[in-house]
Amino acid sequence: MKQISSRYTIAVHILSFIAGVSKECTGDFIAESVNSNPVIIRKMMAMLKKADLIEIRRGVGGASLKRPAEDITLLDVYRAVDVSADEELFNFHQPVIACPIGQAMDTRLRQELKEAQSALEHHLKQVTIKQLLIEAE
Amino acid sequence: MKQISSRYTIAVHILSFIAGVSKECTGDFIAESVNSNPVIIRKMMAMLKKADLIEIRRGVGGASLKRPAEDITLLDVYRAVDVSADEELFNFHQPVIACPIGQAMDTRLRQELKEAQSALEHHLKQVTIKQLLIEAE
DNA sequence: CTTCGTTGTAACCATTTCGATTATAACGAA
DNA sequence: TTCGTTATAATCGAAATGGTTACAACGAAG
Repeated sequence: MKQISSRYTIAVHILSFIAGVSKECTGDFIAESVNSNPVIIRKMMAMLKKADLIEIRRGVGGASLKRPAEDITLLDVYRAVDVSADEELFNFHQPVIACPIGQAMDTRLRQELKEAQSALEHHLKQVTIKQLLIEAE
Repeated sequence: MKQISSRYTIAVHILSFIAGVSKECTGDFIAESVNSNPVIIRKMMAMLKKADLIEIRRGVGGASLKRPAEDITLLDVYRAVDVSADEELFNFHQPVIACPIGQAMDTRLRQELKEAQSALEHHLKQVTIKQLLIEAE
């Protein structure tokens, strides 16, 4: 089954670089470190910018965080990168709900999966970019 | 971003039908209820059979559970359907880890994401097929 | 032992997503 | 104005998804 796109971990890497590396963080520099393509990195950075997590300067500057690293959680990144329309982790195939039993079951299943997703997100919320860096020092 | 395939919820539906519907559960019958294709349903049923969750008879029979509905959790179904090689929810893009800082950060990130996935799976483990049916009665 | 209903597969197909790449326009500061 | 960089469009191949047709194989009922 499909995994959550590597774009997510790339985004975390990008933020960590910006937060932890003193050198100027341009798309090309990060791309090299993350072993990806500059254009992809820039697209990701555009998403992070849109989510108001980073600030980007053209030309010489490089990027910088808009919030302190201890205020950015893995969930923030998850939401910033998650471009799915409804932010639902589980994709539901729409069943023909002829009988009320099937319908009730479907409702209950949706509820449980939503809670399972919440459990995942709750954990992501506990971890900040800063923590990832601290661990690295 | 990509969602978890609807195959998963389809599989849950299949099991619920087998567990809760007295009528003979053939691929065609389920396909109609789930609003999908008989072949797809049969493929899913083959997976569930491979995971030893159901028993299938050709011809007249229909399928039946190999375990009582209260002993089948949503996590069992998740594992049965999850065909990814390593069963990792998060897909990691392999970074070039030139500096030890990046490497430590990467290690820590993997650990956290693994725990987040565990949180999700732990919740799935709490819910059984039987519970979905009970709610529907 | 033949027939019928169903499963088990293989072979396609269209669509979408993913990650990557090239090319070019636009911007900001030196 | 120039240079370094961002922003973005267009394209690409590979893989996954969901669907469909076709047909072989099996099990039980007759």
